[in-house]
Amino acid sequence: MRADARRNREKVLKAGRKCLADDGFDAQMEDIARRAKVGVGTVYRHFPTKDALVEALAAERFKGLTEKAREALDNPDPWAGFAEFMHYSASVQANDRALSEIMGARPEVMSEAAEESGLFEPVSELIAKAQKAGSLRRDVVPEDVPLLMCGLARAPRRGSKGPESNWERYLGIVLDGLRAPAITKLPPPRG
Amino acid sequence: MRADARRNREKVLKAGRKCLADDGFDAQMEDIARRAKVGVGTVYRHFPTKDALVEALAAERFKGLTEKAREALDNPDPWAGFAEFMHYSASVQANDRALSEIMGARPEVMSEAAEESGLFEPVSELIAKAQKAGSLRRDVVPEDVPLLMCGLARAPRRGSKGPESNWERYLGIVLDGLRAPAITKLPPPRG
DNA sequence: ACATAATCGGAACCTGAGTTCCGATTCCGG
DNA sequence: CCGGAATCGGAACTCAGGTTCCGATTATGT
Repeated sequence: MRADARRNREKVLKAGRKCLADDGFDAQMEDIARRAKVGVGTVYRHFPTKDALVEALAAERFKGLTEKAREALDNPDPWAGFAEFMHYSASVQANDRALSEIMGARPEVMSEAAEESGLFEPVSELIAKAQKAGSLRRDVVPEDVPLLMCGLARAPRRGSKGPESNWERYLGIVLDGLRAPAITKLPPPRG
Repeated sequence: MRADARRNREKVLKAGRKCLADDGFDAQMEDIARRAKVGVGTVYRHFPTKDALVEALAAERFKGLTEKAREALDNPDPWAGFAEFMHYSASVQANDRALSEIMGARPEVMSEAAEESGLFEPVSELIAKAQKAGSLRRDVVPEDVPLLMCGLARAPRRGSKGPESNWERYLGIVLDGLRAPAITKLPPPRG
């Protein structure tokens, strides 16, 4: 691949990260091109479609999540490890509108990216460890995490400017709801 | 107003409820017209704009919420009253995609509808009562309710068919997170 | 029943945003 | 340094979906 091509590809990715984080899926290809100081044609040469670009960037983010989940497994306190991962996930989503939209409204994209990045396994372990330690309620399953995450990411975005959001309040409440012992009985998971 | 006009208005509202509940804001005016067995022109005579229709229907829903909140105040058990309201709100949103989108992504519309319907007052009372009774954590404020609600409504919609959703699991977790005593300390609310 | 005016229906219009296309430009091997 | 191929840029195209418009239709007062 020619040198300028690779350079432009990077510029597109960088611009895409910023625009998608700010405006979510509504971000416009022209804006991305402009920010990358590149023509739209160039964007399309590297990513045949807007979806393709979005998915490529989503994959990046999921890789980051997986890494963080593995890292959190090293935390000697199982509950702290679990909470650490939840906090990281929430903050990532709070700063990336596109990611939270995918979590909330594109199950296919999400489950594929999760698959690809191997996110499921370390998250399951985090949960199992915390449950075994008696700090996480017994009736949560790994599938609940995206469920909770999605809410975490979406709720906060009142208006759209800056990270003046309440996601940390939200996370605090959810974390307390996840602690053992459970009080409210949950219906069995479906899906 | 002529008799047929009023009749058509009702048909449009009914069709709008159904289409918006199913497809959210993406519902198309043509679909609504078709379902109402009416031309698009007729829809536009009654509601000058898609937004106007959406807002009219949102107002309906908020009226229902307000009513339910007042009703829940009669519950002799303050916590049960609060939970009853939360459960009702969540189920309404789980069955109305447009409503949950408004809650999640249109603060202006939401706060206006909430204002209009007088929702804030009974909700504040519900919270105050449950806190006084010692069953609801002290650090929640009325503004947290939409925050939580939004998540409740959004997370569940994996795929888009039917109410095969997990919102009740979600609600159960959040309710436990709202119980006193709080463990995780929340940052102060902003906004 | 008739005149009049409101209402209806849906084709046509307009706008915004994703995508395509191709002449101009830039890179790289000989 | 040159030729040709890969890459670039952005004007033009396309299509979807909200909105407008107006001749046809239907309700209401006399």
